[in-house]
Amino acid sequence: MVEAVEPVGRDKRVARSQAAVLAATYELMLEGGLAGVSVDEVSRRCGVAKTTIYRHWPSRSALLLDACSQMGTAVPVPDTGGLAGDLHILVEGLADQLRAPGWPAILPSIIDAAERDPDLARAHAELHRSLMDPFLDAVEQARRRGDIRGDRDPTAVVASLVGPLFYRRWFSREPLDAAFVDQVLDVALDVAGAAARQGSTSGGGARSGPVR
Amino acid sequence: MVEAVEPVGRDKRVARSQAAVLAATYELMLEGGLAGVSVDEVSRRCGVAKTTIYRHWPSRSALLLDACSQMGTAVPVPDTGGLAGDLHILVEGLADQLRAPGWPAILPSIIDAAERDPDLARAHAELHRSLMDPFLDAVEQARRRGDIRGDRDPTAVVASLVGPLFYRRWFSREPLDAAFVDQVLDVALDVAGAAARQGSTSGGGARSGPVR
DNA sequence: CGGAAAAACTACGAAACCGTAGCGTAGTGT
DNA sequence: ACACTACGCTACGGTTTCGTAGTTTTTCCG
Repeated sequence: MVEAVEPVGRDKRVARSQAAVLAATYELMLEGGLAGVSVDEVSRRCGVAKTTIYRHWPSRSALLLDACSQMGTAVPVPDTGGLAGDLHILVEGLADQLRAPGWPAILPSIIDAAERDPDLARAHAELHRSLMDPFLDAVEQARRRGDIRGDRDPTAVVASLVGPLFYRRWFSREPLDAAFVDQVLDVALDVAGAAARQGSTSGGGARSGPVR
Repeated sequence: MVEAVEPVGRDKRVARSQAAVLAATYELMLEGGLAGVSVDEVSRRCGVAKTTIYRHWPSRSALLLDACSQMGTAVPVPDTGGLAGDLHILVEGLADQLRAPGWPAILPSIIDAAERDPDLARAHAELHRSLMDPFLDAVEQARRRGDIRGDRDPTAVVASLVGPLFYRRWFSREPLDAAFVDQVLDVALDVAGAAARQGSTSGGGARSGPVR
């Protein structure tokens, strides 16, 4: 939206203002969700005048949309050579994110809003893509290698991986401990197709030990 | 909260008012989530004076809390005699609920609010219990029968069942079609423990047919 | 039918919010 | 050095909201 790239000799002031505003907006989203963000409070908190905010964003909605769009964290796609290793890294990373404060406090708000606002729905779709693409890539790559049953829908495999984690964090609110993550991984690998497993079906948490 | 039981000769008027208010509140929650409910609008919509609303609920929060607490739908626990049959019925029922309008539009809002408001967190916990208890019952019953591996945590099994459904509905927003539901069921039964399966590991969707 | 309880109505006060306008000031790029 | 632009500040208008008070009207119960 804001072309930050390009050495067009952009004014430093706008960059500083925009950064400060976005930071404060993010901070307020952490505390109160999307509904907890008011332009007045953003202005108050970051020291940027309200008029300046409206100079850069046409409306409060646009500001929120912009802030949400910048939440995508580029997750590096691992490549351990095997599906199990890749997924282990990805799932552990996701679990860490879910245990930390941060977007666990924001995502529900975005999802709620996306249920009604089409613009936010688009933003959520992109955010979701950026979060889940690594998983999908790993699964599809394994599928091409033949490590996964061909009749499994890759998106469904991903769902069986991350769904339980999300459920655990937001719906059941039970602890997201290592045993749970291990079990999810174990299950998903079973699902995926058994071709890649080496007799791990019997020992549930056994795999988690060495990998750590 | 409101003791509706008791033949204390309750006044009809209060019953009518409370019912109308709660209905309008629910309706507004459907349209705009928790944030979309204002006492003024509730009053406007159901024809009950605002002062009357405040006579029955001390604050807007209390009204929302009450409305949320009454969302629990008593799901009958099926008993087909087998884990597969029970789960099939339960999961299909859940998928139907997720496809319909109704609490798919409200739950994200509750979850978002529960992230910050302890009272709503409690309400959400109870709501969650009422929704998930049938699943947990089915799984634990199967476990007692020995149809499930003993080293599986029942709550994790439930998570592997319903997590993907929730994920699909709210996070990925991909269609919640029959094939997906079948695959989830298939997976979860594998997870649960293999004791109950009869060589179905090879045939993915095959199981869903006979069970019906 | 009559007393009592509940509800409706009107009005209010205080706060928060969005978005805009005008004007003086300070910083930037050339 | 200078013109330009962004910024801060103050102030406003309009709307929405929460919650309360006082008064009158309707409705129920015995």
